[in-house]
Amino acid sequence: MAVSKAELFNENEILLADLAKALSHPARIKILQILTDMNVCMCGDIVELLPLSQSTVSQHLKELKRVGLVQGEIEGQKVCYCVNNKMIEKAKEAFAKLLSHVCKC
Amino acid sequence: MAVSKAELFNENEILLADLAKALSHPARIKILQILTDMNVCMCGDIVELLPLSQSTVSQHLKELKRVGLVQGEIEGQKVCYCVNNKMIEKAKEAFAKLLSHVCKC
DNA sequence: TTATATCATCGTATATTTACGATAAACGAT
DNA sequence: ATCGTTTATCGTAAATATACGATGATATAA
Repeated sequence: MAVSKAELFNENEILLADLAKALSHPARIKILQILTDMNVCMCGDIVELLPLSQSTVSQHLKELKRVGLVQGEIEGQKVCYCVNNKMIEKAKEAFAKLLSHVCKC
Repeated sequence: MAVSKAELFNENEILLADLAKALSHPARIKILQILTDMNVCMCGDIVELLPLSQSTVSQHLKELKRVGLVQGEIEGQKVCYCVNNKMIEKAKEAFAKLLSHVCKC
C-alpha cells in the first residue's frame, strides 16, 4: 500500500523526522553551508556552486524553506536566501535532545 | 532523469545526509526511543508498540542498522537490538557541528 | 515597449521509500 | 522429525523524491 502512517506518531517525533528529512540530501547540507560561509544569498549564485540545475536547486531551497531552516526575501528581481537562525537553533536543540537521551554515555 | 547526484558531494556532507535520512521517519525516531526507554530489544516487542506490521518494522530496523545507529545481536531464535552509543555520539557531534557552524547566534 | 535577469513552477522520467502479506530461514521445544 | 517462535526477505503497489528542460511570472534596464 504505502499509505503513509507518519501522522500516527506524536508531534515531537514528526517535527524531528521532518527536520531530518530536510537535511537528508547532501545538496541541502551544502546549501546551508554556502549560505553561511560564502557571501552569497541568491539562488543563481548557489546554482553556480553546485553540480545541479537551477530548477533542482530551487526545489532543494523549497524543501529547506518548508521546514523553516531557510528564509527567502524578495529584493526586486532577486531573492535573498538566508538561514533562519531561530529554526537552526531549534533543530540543534531537538537533535541534541534526542541523541543525548538515546545515548547512555 | 533522477540519476542521483548525491555522490558528487564530499564525504562529510554525504555522511551527515545519510544519518539524517535514517532519522527522517517518525517510526525510526520512535524505535530509538523505545530501545532506550522501554526494557525491550526484540523486534516483536517493538512491533507491538508501533502501528506497523512486522515486516515494515524490520525494514525500519534495517535502515537504522545500515548507518550504524542500531546493532542487532542474534540470541538463539531472537535478535536483540540496541542503540550503538558510538554512532549516536558521532551523529550528535556531526549535527551539532553543522548546526552550530550554520547558526550565527 | 521590449529585452534581460532572476526565480518558481509545470511536466515528465526515473529512483527510492513506505507499507503490506506471504514466505523463507533459523532456532528451540516437543 | 515436526511444530511453534522469531526475524528477514521477496514480491508488489503506491507514494514521494530527485533531476532536468521548458515555460511562466516578476522586476529592472534599455
